[in-house]
Amino acid sequence: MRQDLFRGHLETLLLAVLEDGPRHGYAISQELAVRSGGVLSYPTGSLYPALRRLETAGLIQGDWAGDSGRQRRTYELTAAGRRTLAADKQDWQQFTTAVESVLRLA
Amino acid sequence: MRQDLFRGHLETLLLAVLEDGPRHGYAISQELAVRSGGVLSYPTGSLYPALRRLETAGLIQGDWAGDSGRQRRTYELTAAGRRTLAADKQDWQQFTTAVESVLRLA
DNA sequence: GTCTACATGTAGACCGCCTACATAAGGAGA
DNA sequence: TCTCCTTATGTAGGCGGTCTACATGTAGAC
Repeated sequence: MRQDLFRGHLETLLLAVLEDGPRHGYAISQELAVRSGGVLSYPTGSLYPALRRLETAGLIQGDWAGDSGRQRRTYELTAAGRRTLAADKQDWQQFTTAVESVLRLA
Repeated sequence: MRQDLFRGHLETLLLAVLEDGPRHGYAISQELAVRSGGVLSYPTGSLYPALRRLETAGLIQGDWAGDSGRQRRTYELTAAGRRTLAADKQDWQQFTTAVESVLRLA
């Protein structure tokens, strides 16, 4: 399906995956695909910049986990991130309600 | 709420409003606001270019309704527009299902 | 005669995401 | 050990839909 429907929702989705606990980028990407039944898949060129934006915004905190030589940056939600996620979920409800009443699906 | 959530959905919303019958741009805009309970409102700089894109794509057909001196371009769905709208509705269901399973709302 | 609502449109810029590319380590199999 | 796939992260440049700001004109109310 059209991938561009997800525009504007990536950061919310990332926060939601991290709600279950710390994860690194690649794992987040895989979990997005699994949880969505294979519908959601973001290219790395979208994923990693988005994680950096969230970190810069103080919504997640990243840490280089140095397990052997392999580089892995593990992220976890901050308090601000949890608040933003909660607000995003409310926005989502409003959003779908509005669209579905226009589409006559509600 | 964040207006940018609606990115990528404008054209579908426009088709949905026209499903009820022909309308001109300004009326479409108002009906979007009413049907969505005031949540949805697009500036004219978004609305009119979008209508032209839909017309160029053959999904709607426009006609200058010359009622007195006032200029009004009335649009109606084409057969292709109806097909696209139906497909968009299906996409919407998939989209919300995917997002809600990630957000743990489903 | 002025103000608000009606009605449509263009120009330019913004910005989130995509495409394409770049890098490198770990593990499996030949 | 050589190769290949998976794991893992990232940058550069561009696209495109939307927004902001501006521009234009009519109809009706007060």
